[in-house]
Amino acid sequence: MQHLFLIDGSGFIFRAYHALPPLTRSDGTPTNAVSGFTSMLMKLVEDNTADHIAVIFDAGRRTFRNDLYPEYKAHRPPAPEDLIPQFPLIRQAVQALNVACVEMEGFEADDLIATYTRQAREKGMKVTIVSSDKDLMQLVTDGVELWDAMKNKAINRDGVIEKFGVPPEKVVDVQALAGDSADNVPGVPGIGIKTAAQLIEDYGDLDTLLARAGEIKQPKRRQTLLDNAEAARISRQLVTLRDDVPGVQPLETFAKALPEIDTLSAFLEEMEFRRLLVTVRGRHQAAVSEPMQATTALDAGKALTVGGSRSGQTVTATAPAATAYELVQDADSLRRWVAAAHSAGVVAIDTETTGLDPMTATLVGISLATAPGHACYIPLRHVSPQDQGDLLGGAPGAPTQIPVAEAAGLLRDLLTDRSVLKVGHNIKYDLHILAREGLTVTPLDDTMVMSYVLDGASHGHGMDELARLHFDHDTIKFEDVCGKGKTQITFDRVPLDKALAYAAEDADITLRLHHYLKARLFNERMLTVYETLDRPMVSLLFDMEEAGIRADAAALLALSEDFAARMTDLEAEIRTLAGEEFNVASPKQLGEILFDRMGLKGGKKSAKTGAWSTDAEVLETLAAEGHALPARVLDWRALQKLKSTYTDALIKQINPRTGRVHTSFAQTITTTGRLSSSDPNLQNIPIRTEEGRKIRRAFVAAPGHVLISADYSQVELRLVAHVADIAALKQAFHDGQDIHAITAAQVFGVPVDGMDPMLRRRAKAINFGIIYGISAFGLARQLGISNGEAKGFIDAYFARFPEIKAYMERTKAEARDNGYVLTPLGRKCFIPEIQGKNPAMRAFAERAAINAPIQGGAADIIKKAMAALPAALHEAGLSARMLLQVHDELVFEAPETEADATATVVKRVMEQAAILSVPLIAETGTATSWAEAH
DNA sequence: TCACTCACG
DNA sequence: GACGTACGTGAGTGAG
Repeated sequence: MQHLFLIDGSGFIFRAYHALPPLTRSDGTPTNAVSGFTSMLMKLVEDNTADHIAVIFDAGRRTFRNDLYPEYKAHRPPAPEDLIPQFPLIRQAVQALNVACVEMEGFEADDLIATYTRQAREKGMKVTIVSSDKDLMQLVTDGVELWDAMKNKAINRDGVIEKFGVPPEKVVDVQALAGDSADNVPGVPGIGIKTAAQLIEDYGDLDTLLARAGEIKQPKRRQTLLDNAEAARISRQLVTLRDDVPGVQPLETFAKALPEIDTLSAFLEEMEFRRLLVTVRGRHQAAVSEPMQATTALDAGKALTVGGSRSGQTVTATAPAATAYELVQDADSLRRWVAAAHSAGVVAIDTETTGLDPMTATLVGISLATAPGHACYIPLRHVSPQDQGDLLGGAPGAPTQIPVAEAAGLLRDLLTDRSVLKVGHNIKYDLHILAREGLTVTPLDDTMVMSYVLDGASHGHGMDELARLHFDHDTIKFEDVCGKGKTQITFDRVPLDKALAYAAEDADITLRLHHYLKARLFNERMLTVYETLDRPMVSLLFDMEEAGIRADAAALLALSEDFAARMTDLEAEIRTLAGEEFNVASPKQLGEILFDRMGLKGGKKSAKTGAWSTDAEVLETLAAEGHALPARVLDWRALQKLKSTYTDALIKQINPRTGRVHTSFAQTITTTGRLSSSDPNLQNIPIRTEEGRKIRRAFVAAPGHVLISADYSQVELRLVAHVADIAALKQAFHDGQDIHAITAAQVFGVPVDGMDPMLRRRAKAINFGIIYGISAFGLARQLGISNGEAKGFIDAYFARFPEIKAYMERTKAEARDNGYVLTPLGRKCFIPEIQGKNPAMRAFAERAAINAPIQGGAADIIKKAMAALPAALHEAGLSARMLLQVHDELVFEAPETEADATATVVKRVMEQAAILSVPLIAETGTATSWAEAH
C-alpha cells in the first residue's frame, strides 16, 4: 500500500521556533526556526516509510472563512518579529530537501491537507498527517492518522476520542459547540470540550441537539443553547475543513525523491548549520562506500534513531537477508541451537503454554532466538489439532517431538550458564513454567521491564505494542493462531507450522527489542535504574510468587459463613425498612429507593450517568441524620465486600498443590514505580476494621515457622522532608519526634504537651495532603470542614514550611518542561497530561507530578532493600523467604528459631537501603499470623 | 465493557 | 471564571 505524508508546515514552523533558543547566522539573520524545521524535516524524510511526501503551508491570512465570519482568527497576534524573515528560508529548506511544497491563496493549509487526504484515500493510499493540530483530527479515519513529530506519537481514532471525547466524524460538532479562543471561533458560551462531547454523545449530532435543545434539563444551559444556535452553526462551518479545494497540484508530483547532496549541502552551508552538514556528509560517505545492509522483511531498511543526548547515534537492526524460522523436532537440531546460543552469548527465550495463569499453565513448547531473524520453535507437548487432547503425548496423530525430559536435559546447562544472557519479554512468567519442568534460568534480562524503565506508563509494554511502536511491525496475534471466545483452542492444539510462525517471531522480536532497548538505556542514562532497582526484582518476584503464603482455608470458610448469615439478617431488616423487595447490591435501585421513593434529601447525582450516588460518604451522612436504612446498607456492604472480594475469593485462590496463595506481582504497571499485585491482590487485604482484620488472621506461617512483617515508618513523609529539603521537618525526624504533633504545633501555634487530639488529627490530614499535592477542596472534604478553613490551614503550613511551596513549583515546572519528573534515585515518572488544555486535567496532572517523586522514591527505596536482602540473609546463615511486598512493608516467613535474627537483619537492610538527609526507620513484628505480625 | 463502590498503602 | 478535585492500585457487582 502506498503511503502519503502530509506535513502541516505552519505547525512545524511554530513548534520549531518555540522549541529553540534564538539563533542567528553570522550576518545577523535569525535562523532558529529554520534550523529546527530543517532538522525535523530531515529526520522525517529519513525515518519514514512514505513514498509520497509534501509540506503544506498557509498562503495568507484571508481565506473564505473570513467571508463567513469576519472575526475569524481576528485576534491572532502577528508573527514574532524575528520569525518573519525565516519564512522564505524555510521554503528554501523544503526545496533543498527535494520535498514538494504546496500553498494556495484563499484556503488554509488544513483545507489542502483535507483535500489531498481525500484524494489519497480514493486511490487506496495510507495517509499520515504530520501535525498535532486538533483542527486536523476530524480527518482521522481508517488508514489516516496524525503524527506528533515532537512527541513521536501517532494520534489515531482513540487519540481523537481521548482529546475530544467523541470519534473523528463528530469532532466538528464538538468544536462547533466548544468554540476555539485561539481561532476566535465563537461556539456556545459556557460550553467546553467536555460538555460539548457529552451533549453530542447524548443527542447524536449538532443538528439534533439544536432541534431538541428545549429538552435539556439544566435551565441555564438550555437557554444559552437556544440563544446561540446560530453561532454554533456558523462555528461548525468555520471548523469544517474543505476537502474539495479546486485546481490543486496533482498528488503524483509528491513522489518522494532523495535530496541532491550538493544542493542540500549548499543550503546548509549558507545557513551555517554545521552539525546538520556533518550528518549529511557522513551519511553520504557511508552510502557510497558501503553496500546496503541486508535486512529482513521485518524492519526493512529502516534505521532506528536512538534518543538521548550522549551520542545521538543511530542503531540499525542488523539481520540476515530473510527471517529463517526453524522447527526443532529432534535432539541434534536442538543441540545445534544450544551451541549457537553459547557462541552468541545471548539468547531470547519464550515459552508457549496452555493458559495464562503462571502457577497452573503447562509448558507446550519453547522458542529461542540467537540473532535477529534467526529463531526456532521446539514443540514439546503438541497434540494433533483434531485430537480431543490430553497432555500425555503420543496420542494418535501427535506430531514428532523431542521428549520433554530429554529437551529439558539438553537446555539445562545453557539456561544456567553464567556466560549466556537469557532474554525474555515478561520472563517471570516463563520462569514459573520452566520451574515446573525442573529448569532454572540465570542470568536474565527482561525487555518488558527495560521498556518500563525507559518509558514508564506512557504506553503499554506488551510485545505486540512495542513491535508496532519501535519497529513498525505487526506481530502475529495470539487470537490469529488460537481464535477467541468459545471456539478458542489451547496452544497445544495449534498446527506446528502456525505455532512456529507465532512462537519464533516472539523470540525474534524479543531479541531485537533487547538490542534496541539496551542501547536506549545507555543513551538515556537509565541503565543504573534498570540494573540496581528493576532488574533484580525479576527473579526476586519470581521467588516470592513461587513461595506464596499459607492461607487457612477452614478459617476463611468459617468467616464466609458467618458473614453470609449476618447478611441474610440485614437483608430482611433492609427490606422491612424499605417496604419493598430490591437488590441491595444495586446502587441504582438503592438510590431510587432512598431519594426518589423515600424522598430523603442530601443526595448527589453522578456527572456521568445522572444516577444517584450511594457511596459510603452519602450513606454515612444519612445515617448520622438518624436514618436506619442507609446505616444497615453500610453494614451489609462491609460484609458483602469482605465476603466476595476476600473470604470467598481467597478460598478459590489457594493452590491445591501447595496449599498456599500465589499472587502475581506486576512490575510494569504503575506510573510511579510501585509494584502492583493481582490474582489475587494481596496488597489490599483488610486491616482498618476489626472484621477485616479477621481475614488477615487467616494468612499464617507454615508449621514451625513464623511470619515477620517489617514496615517503613512514615517513609513518604520522610521523602517529602528530603526532596523538598524542609529544615524543620528534617530536624523533627532526626530527633525522632511525633511528626504529626510537631506539624500541629507549627501550624496551629500550640505546644506539643497537652495538645488537643483533634489538632494532631488535622495536622496528620495536612501531611497526607502534602504528599498528594494538596488542594483546599481535598483537605476540606477529608476533614469535613469548609474550603476556606482548609485554605487557612494550607497557608499556615506553607508559611511555617516555606520550602514545600518551592518544591511544588519546581516539580510542576520540571513536569511541564520534560513531560516527566524524576524520583531521588533517578526513575522517570511520566506526566503526559501536564500540557493538557483542560484546567481540571492539568491540575490533576500537577498533583500527580508532586506526588510522583515521593511515592516513586519510596518505591525505589524498598526495591533497593529487597534487592539487598536475599544476600544479607544468606550471609547471616538464615533461611527466611520473602513472601510479600505491600509498598512500605515486607513480609517474610522464617523458621521459629531464626525469628529474632531474621528481624534484625531485615530491619538493618531496610534502614540502610538508601542514605537520605533524614534517617529511615523500619519496624518489625513477629507472629504466626499476618494480622498479629503487622 | 463501563460505572460504581471499596479494600489497601 | 469554569473546570471538578486530594496520590497510587485491583476486584466484585450491576447494568446495558
